[in-house]
Amino acid sequence: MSIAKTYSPQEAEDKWYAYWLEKKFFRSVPDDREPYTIVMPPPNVTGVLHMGHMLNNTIQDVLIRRARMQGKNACWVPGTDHASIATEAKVVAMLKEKGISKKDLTRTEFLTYAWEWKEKYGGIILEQLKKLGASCDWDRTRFTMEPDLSDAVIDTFIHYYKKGLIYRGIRMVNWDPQGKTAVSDEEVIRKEVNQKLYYVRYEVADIGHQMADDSQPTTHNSQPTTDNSQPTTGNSQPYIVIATTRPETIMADTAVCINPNDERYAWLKGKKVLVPLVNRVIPIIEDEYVEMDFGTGCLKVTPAHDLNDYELGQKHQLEVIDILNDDGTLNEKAQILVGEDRFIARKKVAKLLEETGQLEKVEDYKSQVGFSERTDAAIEPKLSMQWFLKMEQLAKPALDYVLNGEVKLIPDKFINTYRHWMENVKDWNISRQLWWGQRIPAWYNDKGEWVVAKTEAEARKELESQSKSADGLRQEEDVLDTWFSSGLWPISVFDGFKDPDGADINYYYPTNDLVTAPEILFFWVARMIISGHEFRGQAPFKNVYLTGIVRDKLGRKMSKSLGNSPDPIELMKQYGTDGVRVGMLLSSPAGNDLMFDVSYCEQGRNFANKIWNAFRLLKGWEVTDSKANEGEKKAVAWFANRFNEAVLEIDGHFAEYRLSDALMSIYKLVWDDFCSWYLEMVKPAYQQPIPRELFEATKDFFEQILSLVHPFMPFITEELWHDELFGPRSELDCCIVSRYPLAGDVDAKLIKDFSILKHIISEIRNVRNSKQLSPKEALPLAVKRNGDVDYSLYQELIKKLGNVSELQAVEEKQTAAVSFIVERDEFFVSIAQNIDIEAEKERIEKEIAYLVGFLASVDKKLNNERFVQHAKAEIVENERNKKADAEAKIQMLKESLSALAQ
RNA sequence: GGGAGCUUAGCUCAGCUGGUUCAGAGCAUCUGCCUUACAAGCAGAGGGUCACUGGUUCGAAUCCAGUAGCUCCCA
Repeated sequence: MSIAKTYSPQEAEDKWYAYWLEKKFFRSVPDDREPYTIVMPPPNVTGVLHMGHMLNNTIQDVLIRRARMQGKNACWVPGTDHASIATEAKVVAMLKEKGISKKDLTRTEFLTYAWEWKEKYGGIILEQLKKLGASCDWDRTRFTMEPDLSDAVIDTFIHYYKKGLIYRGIRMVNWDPQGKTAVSDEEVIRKEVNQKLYYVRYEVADIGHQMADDSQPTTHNSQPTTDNSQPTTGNSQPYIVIATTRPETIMADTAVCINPNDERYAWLKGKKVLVPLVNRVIPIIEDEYVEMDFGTGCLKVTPAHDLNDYELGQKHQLEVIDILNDDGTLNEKAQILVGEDRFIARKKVAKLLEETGQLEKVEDYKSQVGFSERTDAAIEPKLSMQWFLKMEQLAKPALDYVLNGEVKLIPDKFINTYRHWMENVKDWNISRQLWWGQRIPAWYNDKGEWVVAKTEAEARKELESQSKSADGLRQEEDVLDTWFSSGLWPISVFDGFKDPDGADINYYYPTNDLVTAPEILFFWVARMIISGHEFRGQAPFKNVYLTGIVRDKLGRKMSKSLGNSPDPIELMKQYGTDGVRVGMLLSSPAGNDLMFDVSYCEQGRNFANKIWNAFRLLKGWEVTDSKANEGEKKAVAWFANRFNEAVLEIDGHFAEYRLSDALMSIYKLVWDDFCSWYLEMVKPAYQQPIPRELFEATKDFFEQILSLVHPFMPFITEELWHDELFGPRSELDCCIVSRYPLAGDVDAKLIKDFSILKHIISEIRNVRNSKQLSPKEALPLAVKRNGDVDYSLYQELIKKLGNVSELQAVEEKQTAAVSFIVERDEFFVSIAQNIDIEAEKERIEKEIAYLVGFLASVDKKLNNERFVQHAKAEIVENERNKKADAEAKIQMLKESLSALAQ
């Protein structure tokens, strides 16, 4: 039965994925085998598959499939995280469409909607992962907000609280006015934005007697507008000019800061100025923090609305005036424009300033502004009451795991980055002002006194024991940061909190490899290591493989807004899943960003097609009982050795997590060694049968290749594995669980002989090509042997692949022939047409010239006494060999030249 | 502003502690082929001052210093 000319992936993919599921090949339960475990970085439950996931999960799948085939008990745990803010935003949007506002719902009602949404739309991404062939144990799918995992989170909070590591405090946080919650630094995306720099006049309150004689206040007209080197008077009052991008915050100003070294402002020291529009009196303070060159060198200080200003405010004990509501509108403390949105207020303030003559000028200005990753609202630095986890003490052991190599980061350049962060760690803001998430287990009475307890009953008891009232008992409104639960992931997915001595956690923990993105090295990886140490006394994994960012071929990060990201699902439809997997990995060394281009997928698809067609060749063969010839037997022996050599190489690459190199080794083994050389060697002439022993050997090779390729290209390999060519298979005899090839011994001499052989054949083909002879034309070849290769062993192969009519051993040079040298042997190809003696001479002379140059450089080294003295003996020896080699070749070529001259 | 990293062929990248003919691979390009497994292919070929400058060394893509350009992280 013949098969199609090209491989069509779609059908094979659906069929085999379903089969694998049905036969439970992905399922893992503890047994006495060695475990190999990966926990999937849980994607956001609202997420859809993008190229980053595609890369990340393909890598995990390659690792897990290989381990499974190596006989390990491979367990890949999938799941999603609840993504507080993203999910809440989705649910709020959904409710809005239904005409429901979150404000009108109770917490319980809202959460009911949220769970409904999650059940209905959440976790699409897990279904999409199946398309790429992910061989996860789906029975183990977890979700960070399911009861057991939530319990783990609450218990962990209480655990840390009891250790005195959790506290409340007012801090400057990244506030998302649209999501109305604090967000973490990694959820803030900085973008360069075109803004305006407003130059605003602040009147000096008391200029009075301090004026020196020679520094009279000058009039507005006589000075450059932004030169504050001397007091400037407008309508008679002196003023200074301050540049700001945020005029709407001036009502919250509590000081103006100058650099103490700035002579231009020496006269200002100790004075006070008036805040424009509201005329509040604020002091001039001095701090070297102010850059004299930036703007006017005068800085307005707004502690409530800027992180740096806040720190400055702390240092100088300034008042903090917060003029913004949670939704980004101005509150009554602003005194003016109360209720206006901050951006509208900005324009209105500018207008008011202009009307009062206090707006000096406006310039265009580019600056970095933070935006919420989830809602895209401009982040507002905001002071608020938050919960914090003290990090310093926790970070120390987590750093040590990495520094002493118990946890390996791959590539290791990230160790520095990790160290830098862990040594400068700041306390972690763990509270979020949301409903979707684990609610902080803190309880307040009506006096605002509070305790931490898992349940309301325990809270009452606790208050009682502290002789405090439990009247008006209510739970903290905030939930915990999602990372707080994903930080427990490698333990909680194995029920390590609920059942700390359970079979699962004892067997699977610590896991082997974690595959994730470098940007969450701190936010997630570090926190998992912290939790692992805290609760299990062991790091949660041994290796962390950090993938690069998928970029487009212009080097831009792939993003929805740029529209430069292909849909992986579409790509898989177009090129086949195996093709896309290969495409992604071909261009992706560990830790390097990946400049993705669909041409890689095309290459992957072509590779799949190559395998498919190699198979078609085998399948078409008729088998005979006649014997294989010596050359063919050699070919089999060679490929067996070459295969072993490649497996060794591939194992080496895997040991270093160099997946793209491993894949490239496989690619070359299959395409070059197997298809271009081996198959051509054993392939029978058209419509001729193949000797049985050759057929069987080739079939075995093919089967082994399928196993070797399987982790990268699971579908096509499984499809071919089940072809009737391989005879009947039992229902569990599948490529996915076939034995991964083990490297055997390598016969170096045989490998070397074949590389010479390949070289000879290339030379013959080259002769044909350059003389414009048809490949169909058989040519006679003569060899004048000087080396130790026994060509009689290989004559059938040379004849077949080189299309050589006869192979003759000679003692003398042949003149009417094209010659070439391989190693130390000379070869002569007689061609029917006359040899162009001049061209031939020229070619040989060129070769001699090169060798003479080469010899000169070798001689130079050898004649240098210092080289001979200093260099290692083997290196000197090597140079001597090179010299002898070159001299011998030159000799041969010179002889050929003189033979041609006759 | 502080820290980390990168710069090798048209593109994407290898090149470990300096020394095999060390300047490589894949893709792309060019030439010739529809040779019944594969044109998603076959057989060949061309292509690089290893960013720049200096230093160490018998010897530098590799080590050191400086310069330029790019990227990321932190502030």
